[in-house]
Amino acid sequence: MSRSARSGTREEILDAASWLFAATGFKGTSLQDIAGAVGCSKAALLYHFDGKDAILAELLAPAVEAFETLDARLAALGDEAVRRAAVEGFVDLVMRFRREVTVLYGDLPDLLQRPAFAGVQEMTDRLLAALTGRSAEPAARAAALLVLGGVPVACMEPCGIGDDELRSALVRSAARALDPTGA
Amino acid sequence: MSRSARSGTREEILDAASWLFAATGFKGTSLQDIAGAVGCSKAALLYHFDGKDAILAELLAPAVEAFETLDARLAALGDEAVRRAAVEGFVDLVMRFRREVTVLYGDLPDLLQRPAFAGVQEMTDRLLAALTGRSAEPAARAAALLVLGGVPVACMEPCGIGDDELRSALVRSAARALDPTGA
DNA sequence: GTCTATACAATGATAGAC
DNA sequence: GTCTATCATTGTATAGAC
Repeated sequence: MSRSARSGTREEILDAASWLFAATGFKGTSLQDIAGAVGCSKAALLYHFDGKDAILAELLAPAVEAFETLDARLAALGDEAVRRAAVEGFVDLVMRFRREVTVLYGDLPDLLQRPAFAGVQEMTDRLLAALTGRSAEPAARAAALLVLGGVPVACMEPCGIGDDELRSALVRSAARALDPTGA
Repeated sequence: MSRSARSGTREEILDAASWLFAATGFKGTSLQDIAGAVGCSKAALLYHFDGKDAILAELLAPAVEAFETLDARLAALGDEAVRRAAVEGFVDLVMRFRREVTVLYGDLPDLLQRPAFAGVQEMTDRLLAALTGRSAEPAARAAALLVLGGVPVACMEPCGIGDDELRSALVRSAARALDPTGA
């Protein structure tokens, strides 16, 4: 049945897409999935938006805008104050836009659930426990997650630094992040 | 591996797929892209492999195996030694299998290059500089990358901890990781 | 055993009817 | 303005040539 044309369809699309992107990833969500959740046709989506990318862009616009605000704020600070402000501002930004960040990182859990990775999730959980020294404290777990997510990113980026130097820098920095007796 | 060493097509496929997956992501690489790089047909790929997932599985198998080795080694350690071993073992693992890790995280750079994120890359570079206190030291940059990659991961994982507690734990841990005067 | 040829359902996207 | 009809491309599957 052709459903009556409504003007609230745009918001419905954004809402459904936000949920689906976070749950199954951007590439893992088809226009038909979104259309099915909204209750309209695939082509109807493409009337309201210029494509799948446009839906993503509109969903992430507030997060990008907040990032721009932080960027401008940091630019006005001196070298000694900028680091503390950057740490707190970045943490705040990510926590405030958790849903959007989940969309950005959403394709990784998708990959990890493939048969090729049977057991990897469990090993990762044990690695997390090891990184905390098998502590059950939430703060220790948070630090371990920071290391777990940060080391691969640091290794992927080409940073004009030798492998040995990068390795020792990461080991030292990660050890400090995990140190419960630290500052 | 291959009993009839008449053709090295299998290895050529793995080599091309490894390069393409790292460059454009898993979902962003089509079988036709791989076939084109190898110089064979799409169907020829599917003779050698049971599908796109099977190519990925074989590419990542050595990394998964090394992870299993680390997992077993950590299981034999006591609580006080396990953390240091986990840190070093994890860093070593990720650095040794950089290419494979890049494949796993490969869909994120793909997303970041969309028009929706014009300027985000530059802001991220400035955020990195801020996290180092605008220092040019490679070790400081490595620590900043660790924080940049780790905070989102820590925020995405449900860890049964209040938002305020998680925030302060992350701010403290990230500050320690970035502290150049630390241990 | 290795591969070409062909067909298939589902995807993102477009043109044009109403 | 909204949606039907259609398109090229994707991953996958089968048949059969050498």
